[in-house]
Amino acid sequence: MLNLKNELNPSQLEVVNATEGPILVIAGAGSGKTRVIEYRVLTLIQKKISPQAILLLTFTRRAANSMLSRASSHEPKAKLVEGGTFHSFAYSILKKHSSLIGFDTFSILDEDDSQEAVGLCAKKIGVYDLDKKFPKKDTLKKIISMSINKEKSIEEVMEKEYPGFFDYSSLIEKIKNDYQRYKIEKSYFDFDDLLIYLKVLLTKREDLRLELSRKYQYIMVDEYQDTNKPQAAITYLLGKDHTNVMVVGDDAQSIYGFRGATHENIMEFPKLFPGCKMIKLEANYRSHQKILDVANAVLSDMKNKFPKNLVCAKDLSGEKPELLLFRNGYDEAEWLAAKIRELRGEGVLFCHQAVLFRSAYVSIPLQIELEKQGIPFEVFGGLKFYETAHVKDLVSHLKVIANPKDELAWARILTLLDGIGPKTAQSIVSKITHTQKFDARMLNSPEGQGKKYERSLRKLSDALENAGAAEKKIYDMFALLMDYYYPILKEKFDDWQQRINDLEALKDITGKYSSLRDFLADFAIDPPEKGSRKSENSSTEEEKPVCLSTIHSAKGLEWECVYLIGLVEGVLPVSFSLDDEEGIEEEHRLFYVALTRAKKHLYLAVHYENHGFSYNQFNQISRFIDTPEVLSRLEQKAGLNQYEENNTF
DNA sequence: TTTCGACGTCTTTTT
DNA sequence: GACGTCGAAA
Repeated sequence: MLNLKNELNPSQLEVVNATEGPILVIAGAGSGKTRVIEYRVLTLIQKKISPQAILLLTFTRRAANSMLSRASSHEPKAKLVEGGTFHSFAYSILKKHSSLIGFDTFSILDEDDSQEAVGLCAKKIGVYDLDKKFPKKDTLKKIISMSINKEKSIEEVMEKEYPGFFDYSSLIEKIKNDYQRYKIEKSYFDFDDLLIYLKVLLTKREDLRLELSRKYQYIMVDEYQDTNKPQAAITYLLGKDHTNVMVVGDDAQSIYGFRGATHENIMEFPKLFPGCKMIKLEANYRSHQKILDVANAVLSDMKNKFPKNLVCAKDLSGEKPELLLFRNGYDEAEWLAAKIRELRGEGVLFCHQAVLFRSAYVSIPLQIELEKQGIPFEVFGGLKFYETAHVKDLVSHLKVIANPKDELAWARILTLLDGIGPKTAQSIVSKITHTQKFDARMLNSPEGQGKKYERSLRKLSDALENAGAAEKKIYDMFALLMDYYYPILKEKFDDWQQRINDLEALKDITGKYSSLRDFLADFAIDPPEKGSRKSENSSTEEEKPVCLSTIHSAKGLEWECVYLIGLVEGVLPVSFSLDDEEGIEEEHRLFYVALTRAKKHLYLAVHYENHGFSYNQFNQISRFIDTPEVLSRLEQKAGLNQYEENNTF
């Protein structure tokens, strides 16, 4: 039996024990937030609350996973607690009740697909014929998404985020509406739709809302500062009857503004749930005071914050964090590799060391160096393997089998064939989608008799028919399609060898699924984390690898030793945030998040020579470091090659 | 209508 | 430095 009083400090205990009624927890970095959630779940279970009546929601998959697994480590019953990301929760509800909003079934569009679809709508109304400068599909999708997630009109979004494009507002508004119609027509849901449809369902169908509200008696939302308006609305609709809602967040760690997240949600929570308790967790259990001093110095430079000061709870002593100056990224990588080994020699396991960066590309020299030295590493963030062309190619074949009306998938697999471009694909697609039931022979009949692609079309139709035959395991379907796709892959990519491995890995994952639809939905909402790129040598040594991660993906995690790289103007803060004060503030918070991941060792690395492509520009040290308050709390050292004093930093 | 090469743009974070 | 887009040739 666990003794809470020994495990928790008074404020933590207060949170854990306040199981009834609304609570807002402001939890500073490293303040034992996950631990509190964990114990709160246990406490509820001890009070004989059914674990299925507890709902844990969060914004990112990684946070969701760690939350659920930590809770179940003490008490097996906690495994039955429901939860996940808002998106996956929404999907599970919508899947059950799709008919209530007028759909039999639906397919989920990932970000790429949605952009494609938006692009299609934009092209249809001919915006690019008149004006080449019209925003491109990815920008359009971003604008539309922002308007939905912030619940603001296109005009408002344009004014704020893209003043240069303001005059296009009404056209974009039209594209937004067309896109909406297009999705309905094709039974497509994009990520935003999952939230919106759930919200609509909860608003319009009081019976369902009551049912869910009664089912989920206790609701907890983690990383509340990263939720957007629809997510806040969902939380409210589910919780307003019993008001047993706890949200946990830290306004200083809000780093998803670009997705429409707003820390206003934290400020507004007490208004939505009057009488809510507000509890601050400030004691830090993660880092020693010298690291916290730097974090506090960074924090004090930030505006619009709940005042906060991290205080080290345990009596930990440690070294001042070091600021290291290097000539270029290669020197830096070399030093890092050596240091990682050195610490490993002192007993800090590889998996307790992490290198964090703003953007994935700054880690490439390091990846090369680690590879060369045979240090195992794993990369998080950046281009995911499930977003790579070959994986999407193959999955698209599965998609058309699951849903023959999926014209985006059709277009993708048809244009893979020699001699078929967008136009031909479109004409074939429209033939196919007019029939309800899919018949692979459709591909053979059209006007394209005798065309050079006739043979490849036949091959495709055979492969699909074969794979799609009734009662096949997904694993076997996948294997058949791989056979079909293999020659195309070899033709299309130079590095097909590596890509085959990805597909093999994915094939293994499909073994776990019995329903194709579930596999595809999971693939979009909850894609396999496994495929994150591992270095070749990770298999030889059995030791768990060093973590290379974007700061965004590192949120909520901690390591003994953290190296931050790319701390220069243009990378952190990233160049395109510079003309917007809020953008810079978000970068500032990002830096704060990065610093507070470290427990014992913290190294900040800066290199002087620019990454090459803008000519002869030299890096400037990040403005977030270059203040007397921050610098005075760092130990400055030259890195490799005796980097001299007379630098321009 | 497709494909390939030149040119210009942007460089990001996640569901 | 890579990627996407546009224009011209096949």
